Amino acid sequence: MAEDDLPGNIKVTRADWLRTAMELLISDGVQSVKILTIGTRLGVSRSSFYWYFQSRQDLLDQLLADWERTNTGVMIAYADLPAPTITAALNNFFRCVVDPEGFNHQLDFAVREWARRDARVRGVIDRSDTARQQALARMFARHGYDPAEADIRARVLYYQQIGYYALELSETVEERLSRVEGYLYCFTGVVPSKEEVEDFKRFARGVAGAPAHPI
Amino acid sequence: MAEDDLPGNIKVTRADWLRTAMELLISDGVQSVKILTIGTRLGVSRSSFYWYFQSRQDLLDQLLADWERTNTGVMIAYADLPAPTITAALNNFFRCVVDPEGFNHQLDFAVREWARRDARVRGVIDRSDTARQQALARMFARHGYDPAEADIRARVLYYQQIGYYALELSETVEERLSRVEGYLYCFTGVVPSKEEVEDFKRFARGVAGAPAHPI
DNA sequence: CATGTTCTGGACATTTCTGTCTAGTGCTCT
DNA sequence: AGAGCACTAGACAGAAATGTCCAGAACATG
Repeated sequence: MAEDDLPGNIKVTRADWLRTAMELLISDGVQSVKILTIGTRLGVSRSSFYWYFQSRQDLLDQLLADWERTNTGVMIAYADLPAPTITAALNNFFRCVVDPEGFNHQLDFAVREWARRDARVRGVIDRSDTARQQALARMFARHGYDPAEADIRARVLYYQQIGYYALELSETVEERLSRVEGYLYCFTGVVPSKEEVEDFKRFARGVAGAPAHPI
Repeated sequence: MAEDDLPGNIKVTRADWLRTAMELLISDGVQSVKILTIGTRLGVSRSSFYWYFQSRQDLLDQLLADWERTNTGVMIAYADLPAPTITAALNNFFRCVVDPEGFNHQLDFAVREWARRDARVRGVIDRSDTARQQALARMFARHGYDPAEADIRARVLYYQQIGYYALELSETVEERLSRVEGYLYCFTGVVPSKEEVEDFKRFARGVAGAPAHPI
C-alpha cells in the first residue's frame, strides 16, 4: 500500500479497494467481498468506500470486468503459441496453467461460483469457456487432427483441466510432474519426446515456488 | 409434504426440514440454507426448527453425512460393474453420470463449494475423490492397461467429468451424445463398437427427460 | 377430566451487513 | 490567507440472520 506519498488527506486509492477486494474474492469467494472487511484491511473507514464506488455492486462489476480481461486472454494466448509438435504445443498450454503468473485458477473458480447465483456473470463465463475451448481445438487442428477429433480432444483437455482445479487436490509439484508424460500421451495419442518432457519439468519447477498472483 | 396425517399439533417432521434444506443446498448452495427460508417454504415458524435441531450447524452436519452416504457410493458401484470391453465399461460409468437417478452433480458441486470454506467438509470430499479415482483406475486395469496408464486414464476421465459439470454448460442431450463416440476413443485409445455406442445413446435418451433427484 | 408430552408461534435480543448524511481534515491554488 | 477540492470518520437507519424464552395448542394417558 502506497499510503505515504499520497497528497492531501488521502489514505487509499480506488485501486487499493479493488486490489483488496480481488484478494478477498479469490481467497474467500464473492460472498466475502464485504466493504467493512476491505476497509479494515486497508485501515480506513467503511464510508470512505462510497467516495470511490457507488455501491457494492459497482465494485463487483469492476472485479468481473478485470477477470474477463485477464484470465481468458492468458489461456488463449498460450494455446495459440506456435510449436513444432502437438506435444510441445500442449506443453505450452500446460505452462500457463502451472505458472502462478499465468492462469489464475482460484480466481477462475471464485468467479464460477459467483456465476451460480448471478445470471450476468453466468453469461460472461459462458463466452470465455467457449473461446478457450475453441482456442484449444485450433491448436489440435493446426497439428493435423481433423476438426471433429480436434474439437473432442480440446474438450477433454479443457474440461479435465477445469476438473483438476475443481477438486482442489493438494498434490506436490513432483507428484504432478510425474504424470506429465502420461497426460501428454493420453491427450494427444502421441508419445512425447524426452526433451519436451524435460523442458516442461524444468519450467514447472522454476515457477513452482514463485509467489502467487500479485493482483 | 405429509402434513395431513400427522398426529397432534404437528405440522412438519425432521425429515421435512432435512429434505427442504437439501433442495436449497443443491439449488442455491450452503449459504442459502437458511432457517427462515426453509421454514417459510414449509409453512412453519422459524422457532419450530429448534425443536428438531440444536442449531443450523447441526442441520448442515446431517446434510453432509447424507451426501457422503449417497453420491460417492453410486459412482463407485457403476465403475465396478463387469463389462466385456473397456469401452463398454466406460459406458457403464457414463450411465451413472447421465442418469438423474445416479450421480447428482449439482449436489456434488454444492458440497464442493461448501468445502472451500470448511475444513471438515474438505476432508470428507478428499476421501471421496480418491475413492472415485481409484475405482476408475481399477476399471482400466481390469481391461489390461498397466497400473501407471490405468491411473493416468482414470485421472483424465474423472477430472474431465468433474470439469464438465464445473462449467455448467447448457448443451442439449443430442449435442452431448454426438460426442460420445469421440470421448470413448479419446479416453481409452480404442474405437468403440457401433452397438455399444447405440446402447448407450438409447439409455441416455431414455433417462434424459426423467425428473430430477427426489431427495 | 386433569395432566403431561410434543410440537408451534410470537416477542425479544444480538450480530453483521449495506447505505446515507454531515461535519471535519489537510492539501492546493489563487 | 482564504476558498475550494478531495477524501475520511462517525453517527444513524434499516435489513436480514441466528438463537432464546415462554405461553399456548392439540392430542395421549391415567
